[in-house]
Amino acid sequence: MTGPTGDQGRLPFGGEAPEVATAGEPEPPAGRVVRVLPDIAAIDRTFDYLVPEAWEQDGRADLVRVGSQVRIVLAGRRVGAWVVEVDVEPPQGVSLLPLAHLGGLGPDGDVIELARWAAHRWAGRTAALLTTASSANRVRALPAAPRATPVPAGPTLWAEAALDTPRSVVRLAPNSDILPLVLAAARRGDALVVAPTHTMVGRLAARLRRTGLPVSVVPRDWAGAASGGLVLGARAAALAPVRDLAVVMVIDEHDESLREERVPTWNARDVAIERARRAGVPCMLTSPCPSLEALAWGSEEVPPRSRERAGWPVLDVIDRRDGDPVHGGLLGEALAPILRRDWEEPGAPAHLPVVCVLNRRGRSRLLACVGCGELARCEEHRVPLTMADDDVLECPVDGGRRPVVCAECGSTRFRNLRAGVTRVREELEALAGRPVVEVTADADEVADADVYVGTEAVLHRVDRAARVVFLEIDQELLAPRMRAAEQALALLVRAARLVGPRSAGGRLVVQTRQPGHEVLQAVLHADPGRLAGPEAARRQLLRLPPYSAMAQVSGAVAAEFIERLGTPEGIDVLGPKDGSWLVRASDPAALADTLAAVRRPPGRLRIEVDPARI
DNA sequence: CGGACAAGCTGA
DNA sequence: CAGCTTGTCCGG
Repeated sequence: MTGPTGDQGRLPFGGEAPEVATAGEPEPPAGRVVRVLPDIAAIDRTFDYLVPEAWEQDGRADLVRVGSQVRIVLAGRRVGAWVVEVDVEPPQGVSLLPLAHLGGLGPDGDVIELARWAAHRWAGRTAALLTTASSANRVRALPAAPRATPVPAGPTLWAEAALDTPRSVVRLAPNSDILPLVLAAARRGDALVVAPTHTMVGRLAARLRRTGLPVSVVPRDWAGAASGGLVLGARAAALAPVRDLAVVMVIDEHDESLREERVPTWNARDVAIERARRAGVPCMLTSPCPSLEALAWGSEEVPPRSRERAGWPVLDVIDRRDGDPVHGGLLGEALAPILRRDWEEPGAPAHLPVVCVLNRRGRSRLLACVGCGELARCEEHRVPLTMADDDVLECPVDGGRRPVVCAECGSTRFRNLRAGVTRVREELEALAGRPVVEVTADADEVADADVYVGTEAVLHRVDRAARVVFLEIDQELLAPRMRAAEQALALLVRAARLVGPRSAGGRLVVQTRQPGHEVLQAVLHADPGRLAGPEAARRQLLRLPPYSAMAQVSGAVAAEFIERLGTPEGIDVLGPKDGSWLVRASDPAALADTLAAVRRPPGRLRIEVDPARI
């Protein structure tokens, strides 16, 4: 289908005479030309198409805007695409095809630019991010803008003033209410609020709606978000439309759910930060335990000591080095009164369960000294040592070996600390004298019980608890991962919300052989700074993120990619380890530029920027 | 991604 | 040398 030519005053060819067509070819049709990005893996470039003449007649052409979703014929196939530029001057010498089908409206130019930035930052395709930024349903017209609604006045929060500073990190104890701060943000105009989980988004949305505020939850209400008011959602909200962005807020910025697991492994916190920067509006991150990334980015606002303390539960530490280290299984006698609910006062208000967490993540085994109960660990790398075949202790980080001797007491006998969840459930039942229900991540329904046991997934399956008991927190504290300590603290924060603040009797229980560990001290004193300080110093010393930026390169052609990468100035390549390499640069931008400069070899290649487990 | 086409391999 | 496989290139 070719439209008539020369029937419009202006030609979209920059004044070029239409006689550019080669001899024998029809002259190029004059019509609007748009630039589109196809939604096809492995094609990360744009193509130009004509807006069909018929669309100009029936009004469809009005919907061909930046961001609109269309279908195009590309290499003989009909594929989806986004309009990324309108009224472009096409290259000469190519004959343009018309757009094949009109979908609906999509992300605006600013969000498309943001998606491009994110694709570069995390070394992935723009289309992957545009999918996230687009509406799931076809949007042909936006609803009317919501009426201006006065935001209900709330109590003035100590942190509210931080909303007027460009980059704030607000530390809020686990059981603090976020609502007043969100309302304060809404008072400043159209606010974008990103939260880590759909559960939290749903609860917050319901409470906000009760105040009469116009709230759009994305991606469900994409069109509503575009028409104005507060926009709220999980990870994808960072790329959602907002009519007149006034402020950006990320709740629980430390939460790893904000990070996409598939490549590109973009983080909604970092996208939200960039979005606010581009729009020139304030950005606030909140968290009970701010990440080092957040602390390196903005200025931390710390609540008054007494207020922060009030929002954390009490932490009971059961020191497993005490008692009988030889025969002591996973469950110490000290657990008995908790499991039997002996603490429960007669006529206690709510009959909430006791939740036991047994962390089975990672396969690392812990070795405990039979003499003093101390764990065998590498002082240098802060990881548990493993027993090599030839009866020596080995550090999993650098392979360094040492004799089987306890650093504390000189004993040469160690015991393996490991137990399956099933066996532990039986032991718990015996100790509790009542049924204990095992909870797994994929169980359909959780039966009612007084005591539950499961992996950390149990913390997502149970809403409230009288006690949360970490049977084996050392597994988490000493995991050979860069972020192990931060992740352990995040786990304790989650548990803290299940049991509530100390004023409501909230208590956490941990069994540990390292009662002095910074993570436990942080919870004990309700002061996450006790971990963040030393952890920042360690990371800086080792040039680990956020004091550098890393990408993990793996897959069949990883070696080829690394070879092509070479060793540019300021770039370190570490590895290979288990078939994957780490590329390190001074900061994310330098890393992204370096990775983008390498032509990718054909074949399977996975580039994980900001890898989760290193 | 998937089609087009070129270069390389095989068998009568 | 036809007929097939494998690899590389490119799409408006």
